[in-house]
Amino acid sequence: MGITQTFKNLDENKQQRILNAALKEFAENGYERASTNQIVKSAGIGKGMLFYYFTNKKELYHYLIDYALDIVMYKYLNMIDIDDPDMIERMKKAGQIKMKCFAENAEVFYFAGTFLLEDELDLPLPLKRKFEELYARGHSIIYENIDKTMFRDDADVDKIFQIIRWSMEGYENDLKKRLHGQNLTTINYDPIWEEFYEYMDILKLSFYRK
Amino acid sequence: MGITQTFKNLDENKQQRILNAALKEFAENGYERASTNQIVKSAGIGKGMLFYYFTNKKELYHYLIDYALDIVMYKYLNMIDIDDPDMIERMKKAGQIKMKCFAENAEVFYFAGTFLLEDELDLPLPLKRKFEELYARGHSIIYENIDKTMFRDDADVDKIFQIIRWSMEGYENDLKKRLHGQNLTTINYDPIWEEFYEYMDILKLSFYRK
DNA sequence: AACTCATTGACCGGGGTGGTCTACGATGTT
DNA sequence: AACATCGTAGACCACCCCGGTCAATGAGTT
Repeated sequence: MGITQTFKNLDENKQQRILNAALKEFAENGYERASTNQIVKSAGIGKGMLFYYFTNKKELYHYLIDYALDIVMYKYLNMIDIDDPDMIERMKKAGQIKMKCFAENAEVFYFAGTFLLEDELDLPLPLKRKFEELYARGHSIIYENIDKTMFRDDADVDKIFQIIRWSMEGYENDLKKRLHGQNLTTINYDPIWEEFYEYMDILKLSFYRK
Repeated sequence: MGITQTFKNLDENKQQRILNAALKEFAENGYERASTNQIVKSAGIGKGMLFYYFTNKKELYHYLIDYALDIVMYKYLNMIDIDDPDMIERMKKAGQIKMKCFAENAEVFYFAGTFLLEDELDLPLPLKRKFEELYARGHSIIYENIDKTMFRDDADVDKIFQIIRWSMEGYENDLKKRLHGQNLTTINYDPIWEEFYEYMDILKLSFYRK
């Protein structure tokens, strides 16, 4: 399987240190350019150990993808309530969950956000499937069971969807830029949510029926 | 100055081939990782010539930045009409200019879009100044001389600005993804502009006063 | 023929690569 | 006390690519 029992027997803390070091290195450099030397250095372990725990660089990478997909799926996407037909409300709640999950798993999210842009992504079948499941779930969240009659009827609903999505995306990117470098666990999120809600209210005011 | 007369005496075509090869390599890899070997290979010149034209890698990089800043400034930003107080109309025209300029100078724009994200950007003073002028101009385009009374008065105007900007940004990114790999000079842009206008109309309908 | 100069690519020392292997100390077993 | 096992470290390997140099070449000019 490419990963040894030895690694899984390590105490939680050390496992985490190694995984985070690797996630960060791959996220910042992509697969080819990521350096195993850098990983062991920032994980604080000897070079030999990395190849004792994982058979080689590629297996480590695949393990990280599997690990990241699990977290994104079970700690983020599956937590989003897909039953609320009010699109903006759904997005609002999704934003909260995403933020919380991101703060708790920053390295994982950072990594996940980059590996799907990799040029050549020939994954083993099980990973490819997991990947597609995740995509399907993402699609459901955006499109499934949305009450389209809530939107104003003098404009194309699909285009309004896009604008709302772009606005959320834009806010998220802006926020990331603003918070860059800060410790995500010690931030006071109240003013952020307040501001976020104001944006959501404007979207409702402008795009929902009167 | 880091660049020899020899280079400037080259016929236009060859200069362009070299500059484009270099722009592409730096854009794709950043300064540190860009390979001069790759540049000469894809420019179709001998290794020695690159260091005959430009004294070294760093000088070449600075020359490219200077070159790119000029094009962005004089072929893009300065072409935008800053007098129209109608924000969305201004954005609409700016979008057209940007697209046209991008199609004609794809490598330059691609390069310009990445070098401002470089980690360590300690540029020589003249370049730094040019950079700031460009920023100032960009700021003017977005904020200067906009008639704020055209917007609905039941929502914060600055937030509406943001949403409009995010929408434009989103559309642009989407478009780039859709057109990726295609030859930008042979595309029929009519349906694209039509779609773009529809989005702009929705923004007007939703955010302007009745 | 002598000189100038644009051009090439083999070559240089240096540094980083993924991966291996030996040596070692701790722990447990006989 | 002798031996075996196992988690650990890091020196080491062959390889590859780097930015930059330089001797050789050939075309043009005087």
